[in-house]
Amino acid sequence: METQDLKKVGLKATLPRLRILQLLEHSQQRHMTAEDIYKALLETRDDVGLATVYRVLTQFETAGLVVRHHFENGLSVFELNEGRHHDHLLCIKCGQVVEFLDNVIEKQQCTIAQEYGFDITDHCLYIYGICSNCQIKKS
Amino acid sequence: METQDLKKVGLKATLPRLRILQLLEHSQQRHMTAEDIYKALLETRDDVGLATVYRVLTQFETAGLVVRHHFENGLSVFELNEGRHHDHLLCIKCGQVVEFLDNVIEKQQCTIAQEYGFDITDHCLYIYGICSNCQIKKS
DNA sequence: TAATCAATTAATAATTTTTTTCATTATATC
DNA sequence: GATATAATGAAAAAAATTATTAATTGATTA
Ligand SMILES: [Mn+2]
Ligand SMILES: [Mn+2]
Ligand SMILES: [Zn+2]
Ligand SMILES: [Zn+2]
Repeated sequence: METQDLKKVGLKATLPRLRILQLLEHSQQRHMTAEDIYKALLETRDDVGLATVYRVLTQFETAGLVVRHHFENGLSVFELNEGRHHDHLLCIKCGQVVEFLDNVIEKQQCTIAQEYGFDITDHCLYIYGICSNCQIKKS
Repeated sequence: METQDLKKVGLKATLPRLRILQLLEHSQQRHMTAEDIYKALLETRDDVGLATVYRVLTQFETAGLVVRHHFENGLSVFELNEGRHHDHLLCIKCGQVVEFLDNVIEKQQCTIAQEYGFDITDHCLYIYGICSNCQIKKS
């Protein structure tokens, strides 16, 4: 249960934390801003203060439960960390997000880091474009 | 001259715009926030209001004179667009930024976009790590 | 060169996003 | 269940960015 997930990383299993974690696990959208999460929880009976949403998301990030991104608009976007690193393809028209993992790219990044003497800790690749659906609709 | 660069893209050659463009061209740091630019210009006689810095940078971005990034802290970072696309390696200790261009990665991105039916418009790859200098210093 | 006039600026206010503070409340342990 | 402590919500504050507006500037024209 989510209670265990929280305890495992040293966080008390409070209602707000459980709600947020459950939302991240079950929401339609996988990538959400703090505001998105706040609004989604407002719909429920046990809504959570916005400050708490921010606080909890940062804690979750530190604990490795979520990953934070900055897509092109610059705001923080969070997604559940399910231990499977991946990169993102984003449609600039409709906002669709596609996740992918590509071995050629993953390997090449290590090669590049090595080449410049860097000890690589992390990376993110965002590919922006227009999805097939949005290509059809004439602008 | 910078005056021409501005006129070429349909912008009046005003003093603030010239100062900002010149700074981006000649500053030590290649990647700067609006605040960085604002502070750097405060040192000079012809300083520029912060709101103007933001406004001008956005105009420059639209005009293709600069490129905007969001490194991991999420704030907007700008660099002169010299028409040579590249990606970034960033040291999380000292903030050093290394620019690189890798053909394997560039090609593979097109392949991936194609695979998912996306018409690719742009991309950015940020590799985070610890630079060789920072590896030496014991933490 | 001076007059004109739209475009631009500085200053300020306003917004937006995120963080902090602190009195109150909930959780884990006994 | 009582207790100690950690977490929350509400409000304020901070940080980042954008909008408003009166005054100034730059480009054009006389
Ligand atoms: Mn994802
Ligand atoms: Mn660069
Ligand atoms: Zn789309
Ligand atoms: Zn370094």
